Amino acid sequence: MRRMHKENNLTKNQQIIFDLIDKSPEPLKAYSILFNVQKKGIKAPLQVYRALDKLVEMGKIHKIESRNAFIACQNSSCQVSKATAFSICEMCEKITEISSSSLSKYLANFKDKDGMKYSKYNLEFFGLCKKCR
Amino acid sequence: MRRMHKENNLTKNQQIIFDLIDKSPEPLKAYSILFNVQKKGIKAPLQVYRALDKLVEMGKIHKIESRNAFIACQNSSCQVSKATAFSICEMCEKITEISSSSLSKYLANFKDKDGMKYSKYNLEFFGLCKKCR
DNA sequence: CTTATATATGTTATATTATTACATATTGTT
DNA sequence: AACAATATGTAATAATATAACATATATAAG
Ligand SMILES: [Zn+2]
Ligand SMILES: [Zn+2]
Ligand SMILES: [Zn+2]
Ligand SMILES: [Zn+2]
Repeated sequence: MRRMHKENNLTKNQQIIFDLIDKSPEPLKAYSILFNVQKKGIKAPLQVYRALDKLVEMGKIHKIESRNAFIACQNSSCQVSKATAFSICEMCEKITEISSSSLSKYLANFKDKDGMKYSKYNLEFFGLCKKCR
Repeated sequence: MRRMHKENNLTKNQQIIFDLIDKSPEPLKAYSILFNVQKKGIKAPLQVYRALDKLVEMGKIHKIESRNAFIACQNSSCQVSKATAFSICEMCEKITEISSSSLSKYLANFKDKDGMKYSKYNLEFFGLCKKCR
């Protein structure tokens, strides 16, 4: 009926939920997603959270931790790295994924006091976007 | 009876909750805080959340967004900047505030595509701590 | 000291976000 | 066909956070 993870395709629920997030101009919250996919037969929170978990795992979407909201990946490398950076406008809540190779290089090479490096991180910048300034 | 914000002292509830967080070896969650301060007369979630909000605002504590938990500031400059960085062990959940002037300088000077700078940010690094490696 | 204003507290109820537990179905593999 | 792994369905509940309203306390001004 449909193809599975070996080819990295999405399952039915994952596809429905990814499509919704991907076409949304703004990050979506889990229960707002639930409300929007009920006509497609997804009725329970857990169905949404399970799909979200997998999509995050695959790097197709990211969670904006400070907002409990989900956004489609706007880069190409996140599937591998789980290294994410966003700018968040505190006025209008516009959220953009930052793709800066110098930033990602700097952070991937950053060493803490113990000399430890971290390939996985999440950075959220806060300020005012172009429009709101 | 007690002194107020002009001298930046804490109110009764703020002090109780700050003391608890400050002496905790690990970040605390709101309802765990609530449970621990009920003997001191703080009975409702809202009392905890209000104190937490103020303490975060003052820079005395920080919220670990990916964990919904609160940790006392381990630096000295956070009261001003709201620019925070943490390392999180995914094995044992040990969380440490990073104080690296090169990191904070790099991030404070980082410009996005639109040339925008951000003095406020939150960075969470994930990996394994010394013990767990 | 009195009044006004702002800030903090107390209390109940409720909203929002996320997971546990268990049953069933589907997929990919042998 | 049989098996194991993954995905789905469903109900109940746990965990996190806020709204609304009443009261109290603290600082500032007159
Ligand atoms: Zn991405
Ligand atoms: Zn804006
Ligand atoms: Zn700090
Ligand atoms: Zn560890």
